[in-house]
Amino acid sequence: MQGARRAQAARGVPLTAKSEKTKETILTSALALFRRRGFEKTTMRDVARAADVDLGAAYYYFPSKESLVVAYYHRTQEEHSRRAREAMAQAEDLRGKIGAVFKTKLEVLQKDRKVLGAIFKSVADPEDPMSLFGSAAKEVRDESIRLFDEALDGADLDPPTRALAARAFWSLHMGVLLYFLHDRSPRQEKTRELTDGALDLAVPLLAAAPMLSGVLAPLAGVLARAGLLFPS
Amino acid sequence: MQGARRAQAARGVPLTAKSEKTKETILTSALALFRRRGFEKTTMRDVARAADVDLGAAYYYFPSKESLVVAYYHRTQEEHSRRAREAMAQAEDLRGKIGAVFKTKLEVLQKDRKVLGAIFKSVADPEDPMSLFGSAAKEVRDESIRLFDEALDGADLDPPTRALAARAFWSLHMGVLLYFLHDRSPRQEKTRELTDGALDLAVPLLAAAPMLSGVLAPLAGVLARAGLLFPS
DNA sequence: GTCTATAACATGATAGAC
DNA sequence: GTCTATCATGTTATAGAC
Repeated sequence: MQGARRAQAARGVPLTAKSEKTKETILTSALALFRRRGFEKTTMRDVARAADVDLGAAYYYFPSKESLVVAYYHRTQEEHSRRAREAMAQAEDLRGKIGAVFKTKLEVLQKDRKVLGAIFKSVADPEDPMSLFGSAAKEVRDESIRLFDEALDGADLDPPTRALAARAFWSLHMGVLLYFLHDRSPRQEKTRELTDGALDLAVPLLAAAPMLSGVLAPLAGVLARAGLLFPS
Repeated sequence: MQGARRAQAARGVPLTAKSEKTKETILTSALALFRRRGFEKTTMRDVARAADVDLGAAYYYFPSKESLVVAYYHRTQEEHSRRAREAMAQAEDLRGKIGAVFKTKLEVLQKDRKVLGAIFKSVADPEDPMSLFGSAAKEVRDESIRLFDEALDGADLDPPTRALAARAFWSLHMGVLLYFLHDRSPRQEKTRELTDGALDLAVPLLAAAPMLSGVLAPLAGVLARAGLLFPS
């Protein structure tokens, strides 16, 4: 397990139709097992067996167990983007648009709370390129932030404040997901209530942003220069 | 590694001076290695070797690698409590007191950023009793929240709002630690700037809390009933 | 009760033969 | 590309010394 030194998210393996199919089979099998039994309790041998390939083949396509999660992460983001934009188009006001991004995210992840845990684990390791905050996930993260930025279209914010607000909502959404992961209420209704409460509180604050620019500007500066937790 | 099923944080082993000493040696050696090489790259065999005991002895005192981190977590909280209260006593106003809790926390953890990562990993697993949000850490977490509650002594808040505010600051402090963990600036100065900015923004909001009680009350209700992310 | 010694197991990961 | 060893490590188990 000195595995902190694996290569990248996924190798450049596609090209032939056959390998593409094998890869897909492995990923699909893995996700099914992760959903059913969780990430930890699913072994790479289980995955290989379910996909009817050898252990070595699984590692050929996915250089680490975590890279399967990264693949899932990409796939999920695509679905969220699609559904969030659909929902935003239906929304009437700012609150509705931002709420739509949150709501669709929870819908997309509803079945995958056990996989979510694996994603959050990576948060802890700054060395890990697969971290949510790391390079391998940058594309996905940027796209995720972009959704919040689009939701802010209706708000009357100057560019830096808007960028800051989008990142703030993204951070809030991370917190909500963490809560979601731990939420044992029936259909994670508590998370929905929490989200509504938090947005009722946060969205009106946007109107006050212009008056707060004295404090916001330096904060935005730090965050921009840091480029880590809140990357551009 | 079906290790999600280990027992508790630490066995009831103390009693004799000798065993106490051995246990202490193991913990100290482990922490030194974690600090130097990080949690992942330190093996239990390394720890045992450094402490000059057998692998079996290490497992005799610490039923899992993670339990070493839990022990560290307890120890660190004690130090933080002491230093935070000292610093709060010196502080003049509300902002100063809350800032003191944040500042001393970063000081205490300055050398231990690599160990921090291991703590955050546990956040992901709701099953894990060692999770930051789990039962094993409840005492430490409650004490940590209590510090923020004490810092709010000067604020004029009704009890439920104050409880909510203390938890909100605790959550913010978790976010700051996550940033801290990733912060590669010289002495993690960025984290300090971020903290100052965030507090300049958040503390004045406390004055507005009474006017916001309409939104805050239901939010507090959800959080109170959830008892998970924001436990009582 | 406090360890040492030793072996073994499950699993993530890798190297090298084919 | 694929499969077969093989490794490293967390963890468990056993036997027994003091």
